Amino acid sequence: MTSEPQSPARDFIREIIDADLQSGRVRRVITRFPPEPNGYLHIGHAKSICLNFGIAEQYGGECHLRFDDSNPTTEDQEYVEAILRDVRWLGFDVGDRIFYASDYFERLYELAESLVERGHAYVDSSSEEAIRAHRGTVTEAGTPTPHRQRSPEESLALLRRMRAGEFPDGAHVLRARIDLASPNMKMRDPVLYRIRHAHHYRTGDAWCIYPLYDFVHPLSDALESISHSICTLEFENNRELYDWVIEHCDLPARPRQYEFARLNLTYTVMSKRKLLELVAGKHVSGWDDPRMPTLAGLRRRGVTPEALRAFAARIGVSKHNSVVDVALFEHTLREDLNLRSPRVMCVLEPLKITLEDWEPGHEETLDAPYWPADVGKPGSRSLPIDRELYIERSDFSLTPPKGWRRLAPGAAVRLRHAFVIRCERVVTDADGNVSELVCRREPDADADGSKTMGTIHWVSARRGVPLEVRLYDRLFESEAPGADDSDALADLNRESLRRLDAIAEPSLLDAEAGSHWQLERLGFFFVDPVEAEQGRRVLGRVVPLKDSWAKQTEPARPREPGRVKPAAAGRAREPLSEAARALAARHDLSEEDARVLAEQPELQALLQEALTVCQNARSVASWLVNELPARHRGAGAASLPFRGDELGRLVQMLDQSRITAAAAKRALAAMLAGEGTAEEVVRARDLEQTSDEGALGAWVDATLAENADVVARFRAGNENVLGALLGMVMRKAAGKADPQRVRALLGERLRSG
RNA sequence: UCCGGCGUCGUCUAAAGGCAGGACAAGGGACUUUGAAUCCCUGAAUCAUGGUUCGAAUCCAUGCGCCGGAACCA
Repeated sequence: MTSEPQSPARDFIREIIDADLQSGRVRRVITRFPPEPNGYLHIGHAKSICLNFGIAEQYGGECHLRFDDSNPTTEDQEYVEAILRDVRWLGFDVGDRIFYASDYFERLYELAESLVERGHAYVDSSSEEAIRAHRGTVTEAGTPTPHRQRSPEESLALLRRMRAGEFPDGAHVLRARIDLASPNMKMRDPVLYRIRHAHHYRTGDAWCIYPLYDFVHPLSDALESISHSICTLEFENNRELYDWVIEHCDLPARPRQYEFARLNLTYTVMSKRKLLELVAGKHVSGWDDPRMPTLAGLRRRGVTPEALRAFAARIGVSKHNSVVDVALFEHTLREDLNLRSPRVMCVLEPLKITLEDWEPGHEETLDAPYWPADVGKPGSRSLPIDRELYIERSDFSLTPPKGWRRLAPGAAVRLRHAFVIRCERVVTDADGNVSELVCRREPDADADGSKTMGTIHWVSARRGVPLEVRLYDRLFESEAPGADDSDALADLNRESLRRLDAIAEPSLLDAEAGSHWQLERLGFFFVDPVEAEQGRRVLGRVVPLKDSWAKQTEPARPREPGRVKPAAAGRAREPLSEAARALAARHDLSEEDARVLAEQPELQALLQEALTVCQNARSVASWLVNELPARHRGAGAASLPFRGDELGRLVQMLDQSRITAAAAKRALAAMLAGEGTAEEVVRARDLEQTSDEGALGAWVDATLAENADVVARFRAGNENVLGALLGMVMRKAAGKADPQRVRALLGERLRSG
């Protein structure tokens, strides 16, 4: 209904999935959302849920909700239920696709035994500290503990006794035998199982050894035939281990892990630990405090699942570490709430006014529409009005600033849904504070016909009803609370909650728990469902209205300085190495190319081979360095489907102007795809440069004719589009045209026509 | 310091060698019985330096910056 994405989102993960589907690597897309049941879900999880369930929906696959519950000491059924509630509330049907890693414990254990049997894992009886010490540091390799030598038989026996409960916590662990010298610390014989004599909320006391994440996760994925295991960036280092585990176990499927950037929002915290601090320290009323970024909090705040999903779609998915401006979230919220919130009036901080020309005791009833014209929904309520009213204290000023459109001594203002009044007298109390205004009704327009611009909200003093209103603000004062290792709590916004005894129009008496309202000029509000359970009617503000007046008046929520752009750092380059200098001298190479070739013997070998057929070493080197890697991504020279001499032949053709550089690139791509020798590829694809001036002209004319709009832009002064037109001609010519001649021709036609 | 990842308007995100686009935020205007909504307009970016190319945000090199990694947590 509201702002769902129009077309399915495109992001790098979906591109990978498209490619996998097309190549046939994957037939059915299965994703998973794997929360650990040890805390509450927050808006960052919502991003992940929308991604995983959204992909499943979009590709006609499925998404498993899997509880990653392999740590008995922190997990609890309470969290399982809260998570389930949150996911369903977000609008995703988990159906019967609810899984528990703990259901796989037996199978996992079998796989662990088989790893031990094949020598890929061993039982280490060192202390935790010793293992840590032997792991080395990021710059120094680890060293084996004495137990790394243990035979499979011995380890297996120990592992079985571990399972049987013969040892106390910490006596032994099961470790993978991988590589203690790996530059990736995760690969330095990671621990797979530890002993924990602890009660698990699901498996009870059936186990006293529990597997660790890096073992559980890939295997759970494989057991469930997950096709794409999507996690956040901090697991990038775990992927190598993920792949190792899958390769070394006998599994029915081969899932792959991809990482995306988790959501960060300005003025809030997202980590479980910090959230827990807020709750435990009683800085908020609980996990569902409306100021919390938890789904429970947002739900109670009055944020709708639709708005959350629209937000997730809007922020996109990438690998950039990013912080989304909370203003974007608020915008999405307003967009959603605008269409579902009837408008009513409520005065937060009342100032009494008396209409001196209104007969005392007389009351009238106005019929006021719930919706503004542009929303255009039907429905209205009656609004009582009489001699004494309340208006917002902030809608009156004794000394109005320039541009003030509200009440002031002698000024006129329109009462929403009623009439225009003018302030005749100001009554002050003993302390000199304004205590009341005396006003008179006025005709709709001034004598000169100009309409009264300002409109304020009001409530009948006699018929208004008292109501508790809560105004929420961001929990933290700074954009990045707790940045640079400071304590986030120090940034806490002491005024993030204001409770007000407001006076509302009587129709609000019927407001149901969990209903949305717009209090005109104040914001979107939600009848707090948790308070309602206790029999209290509390209206909490979901988000204020945009207020361009306030922005003018107090343009100051101090904006923190943006990221500092790294300084231009032109440090002197390393001098050419001896080898590179020799190489450059021998073949007359550019310094740049020599530098690269000097460090890559396999490229040098290719160069030597190429030189047997092509004398232009400079050209060959340039192709070796600049073009080959771009088209032969990731793979080394060894996996090339052709030898250096073939590259030499290609460069030779280019050198002799038989083909253009564009054609040579196409040819190279074809050769890399194994389509044949340089000669074969050029012939098969008809890549020889055309010398036919007429053909060139025809391509140019056709392109110009087909792209009148682009031509118009060029003539309007956008010379950049010449490149675009050139590109189109080149494509039409399939690379056979000389770009410089095309450019000249293009310029000629464009300027003469 | 080693390994991995990432550098595009203030923010988020597009552009698969060819017109650097969109949204939020900002500024201005129109309209207005919400200083809302809506509509229009403006300003605003490819980390730096070299190289390859007719043409580079995109390919190559070097440098710089930011994030993550040495739990028997996930």
